Amino acid sequence: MTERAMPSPEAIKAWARLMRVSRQLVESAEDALKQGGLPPLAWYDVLHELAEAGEGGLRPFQLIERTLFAQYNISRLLARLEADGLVEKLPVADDGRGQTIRISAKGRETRRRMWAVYGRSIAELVGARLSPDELNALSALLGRLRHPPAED
Amino acid sequence: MTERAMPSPEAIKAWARLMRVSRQLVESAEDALKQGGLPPLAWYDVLHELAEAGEGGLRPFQLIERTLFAQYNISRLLARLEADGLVEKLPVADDGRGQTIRISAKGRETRRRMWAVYGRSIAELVGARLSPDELNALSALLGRLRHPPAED
DNA sequence: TCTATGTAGATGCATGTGCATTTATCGTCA
DNA sequence: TGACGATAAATGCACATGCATCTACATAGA
Repeated sequence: MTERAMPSPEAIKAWARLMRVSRQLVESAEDALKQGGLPPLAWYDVLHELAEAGEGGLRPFQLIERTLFAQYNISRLLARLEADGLVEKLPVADDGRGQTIRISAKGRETRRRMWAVYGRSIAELVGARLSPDELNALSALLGRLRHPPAED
Repeated sequence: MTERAMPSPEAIKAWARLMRVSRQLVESAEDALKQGGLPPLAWYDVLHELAEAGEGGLRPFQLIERTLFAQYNISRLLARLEADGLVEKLPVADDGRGQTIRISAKGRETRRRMWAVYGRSIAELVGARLSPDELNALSALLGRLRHPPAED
């Protein structure tokens, strides 16, 4: 019985590219935001989720589920967002432990301005380099690496 | 003249998947290393480059070129690696400012033990989920996103 | 009802990161 | 040679992150 735990050369190469490219792309996008005097990507992720959630807002633990942030990370990120007036923390009626986070008008505005820059980065870094078919192929392959794997 | 700066839905989806999957995979690999009582991935990257460089070692600025770490990051990472006895800092003859970093026997051993865990993560997370052809397709697509784009 | 266990979220402390600046040396050109 | 800008690497300081723990409330079970 031979040991088959080690990855194939193809797997190693795909992994290495994935690591390198993703770091490069994040860095580019972060740079663009910084350049525009805007908050970091992490803020966008949270504001985006909250904007999608609408007036009902989201509980912090729901943000943890939707994003990949750790609990303490969300806790502090929300504190900063609140300090900047981008979100509001509301007590929740039927659970005295919890709170509901709702995006504010200023938060929506900040998100909009971030998207102007972030979206352009995505368009340049990804949209301009691969055709729509290739982008779909990439999404499909990445979806299979997700945990749990994506359906489509 | 319409504004065409914003990304297509295909680009957005590919970007989102790339961000999410890469963070998930990094986290899984980091967890596995931590689980095994081993240093974080960043240490592996540096030890790997140094091991490939052989006895000649590498200058810190060469590590910066090969990896995606910032200068101050490399400086401190090397300080930690040296403190742990995994690398040696040697003065370089023809440049009094610089130093050459060489991996030690202990460093090679640590790298080997890290690879046993890291390699298994790659095999499980990537190698087991896509066929060799799919892995090659993924590598090719990611290569086109690299800056500068990969040849192969 | 009282107690134990579980879950939501915050926080103290150690460590890591980002930014700007510093120190030391190099190379060039007057 | 001496002055000056460029490059190699380190570091002070502010801020962010990870880990463990803590507080507060909720739920279930005796």
